[in-house]
Parts: sequence; structure tokens; C-alpha cells
Amino acid sequence: MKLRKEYKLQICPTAPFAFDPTFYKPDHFPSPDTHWESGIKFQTMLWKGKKLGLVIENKGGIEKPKILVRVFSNSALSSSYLSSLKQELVWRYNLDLDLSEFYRLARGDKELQKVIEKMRGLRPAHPNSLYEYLIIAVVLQNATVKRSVQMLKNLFEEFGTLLSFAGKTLYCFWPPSKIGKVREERLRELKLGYRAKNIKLLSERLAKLPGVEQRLRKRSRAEQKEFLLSLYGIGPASVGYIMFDVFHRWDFLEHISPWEQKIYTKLIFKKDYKKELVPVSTMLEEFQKRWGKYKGLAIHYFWESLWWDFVQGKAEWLKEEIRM
DNA sequence: CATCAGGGCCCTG
DNA sequence: CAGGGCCCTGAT
Repeated sequence: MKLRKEYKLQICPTAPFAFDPTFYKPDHFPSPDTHWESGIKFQTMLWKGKKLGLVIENKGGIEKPKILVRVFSNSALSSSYLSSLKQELVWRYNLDLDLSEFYRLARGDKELQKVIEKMRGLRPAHPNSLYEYLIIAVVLQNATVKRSVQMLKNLFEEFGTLLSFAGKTLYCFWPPSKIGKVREERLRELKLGYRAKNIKLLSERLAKLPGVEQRLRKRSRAEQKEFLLSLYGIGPASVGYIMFDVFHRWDFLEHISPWEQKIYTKLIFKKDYKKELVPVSTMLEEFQKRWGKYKGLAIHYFWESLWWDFVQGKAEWLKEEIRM
């Protein structure tokens, strides 16, 4: 589907703002609904039932941030629709985040301070909706990255829509209702294995709860967590990612999986993870003590810094731990 | 060829 | 609360 209508939005994020590390997370596996180049991000978005193509461009600097969003659609978009879209982008990419308190507290922590200097203006961000993130979380479970990429690709080819805009062609996510109606066997043909059941049940449940993401944003941390855990196929590991990325709980860090434990042993505790692993309980206590309500955010800074090193060839040791 | 574990989660005992 | 089973794939 070629998107011919074009609209423009301008957004001025809070300063300091770093475009590339906010719009490109090298640790998120490649997904055929987004494409990044330095200073420019292409993505699709299913927003209020309309399939959009977005081109997000950096038009400012770290201290004077400015973003231009070109919105492509095949139907006319009202100004109220566009302003709701703008609000949603500000939310998903945390463009109004005030980092000053976090940076101030970090002054007492040399290691964190170093990372912040390098990644200044970085903010957590995730392009997808809650439902879309749940799908991603399920294909991540108990699989290597390569297999996760394959499963998501199969889902897009079966249920997504190809959108062409601004010289790019990317898949757009489907609404939950589209899979809610499908038989589990059809999903199994997409090599999802036992995850087929989870994806079907998640889609059915979310299809029955329109607007649930917006409502949950206003709920407490405990209520959000409880809802997520009530979803079939969503457990502590997935909840950890979603509480941080989707609900922006910068303090949330309750679960560390074995591969993450290895990496933190080296990255934060400066120990050889092949000789000894720092216990998860020790890690959680230490993070709480050092960074308190910003512990998730602090880890995000360390983590993204490491991954940017990795994509620039400066952290080769990571390669054998991530099994791309 | 067979076997096994992988960026979990559910269910059972 | 520990442990088995689950789909599929690639590594050994």
C-alpha cells in the first residue's frame, strides 16, 4: 500500500536530547517495521485504526533539540488526530522527559557519571504499543535472537501490511482483533511453536480491552504489574521489560535473567563472569542502594552505552553472549 | 545421526 | 517452590 498524503509535525524535546541513541537501540532486535540511519528514523505505526508511515528527522542539537516528523497516510488526517499522534510520540519516545534530577544524583557515582557524559541526552524509548510489545516479548522467550527475528517476520508477512512511503517499504503491525479470530493451527504454521497459544490468547484478551494501554498509564505501578502478570504467557522477565519500556517505570528492576547476569557481572561489578557470577540478589541490592528510584534508568544508560560500543566494534566479548 | 539448550512460562506435585 | 514440558533451530 502506497501512502500518498503527507503531513508535518514539529516537536521540541526537552534538553539535553540525543537523537540517535534515543531513536536507535542496538539491543532491540531488527524488526521490519522500523529503519534507522543517523539523524533519521523511519517507522510504521497503527494509530487509532489508521496505518501510518513516519519519518522522524533530527533538526536540532543536543542543547537545542528539534524534531520534524513527516506523517504519511492514505486517508486525510484531522488536526485533532495529528495532535493526538504528536502526544503519543512524545510519550513513547519520552521527548518531554526531565533528566535533571537523575543527572544531579549521578554526580555522586563516578561510573554512572562517565556513562552519562558519553550518552548525554539519551532517553529510554520504544516505538510500539503495549499489544505490539507483548507480541515481541513472546517471540523473545526461550529463543535465540535469530529465531525471534524469524518468528516476528513470519507474523508480519501473515498479518501485517506493507506500507510504502518516503522511498521505504516497511511492515505495519496488525490490530489484536486480527489474530484473535485466527485458529491456533494457522499460527503454528508460522513456526511459533508453543508460543502460538500465547499469541492467540494475548490477542483475544487485548482485542476485548480497547484503550487498556491508555487507562493503565494512569494506574499505579502495582496495578500495572498485576495486569501484565494476569496475561497468559507473560511472566516476570517480560513484565520487567514492559514496566520499563511501555509504562516508563524508571525504578523497575526486579528480575535479572542468566544472560543479563553474566553481562552485569562484567559491566557493573568488573568481574570475570566466566570465573564467578555475582548473585542476582546481590545485584538487586546494590542497584537499589546506588541508584534508588532511578535504578532501571541507570542500568539503561550502562546497557545502551555497552551496545553502542558493540556496534562500533569496541566490545567484541558481547558477541558470544548474545548469539545473534 | 542424536542430543541439547536457548534473551520463559505454565502447570503439577 | 522445584522441576518437567513445550516448538523449533542450530550447535556439537
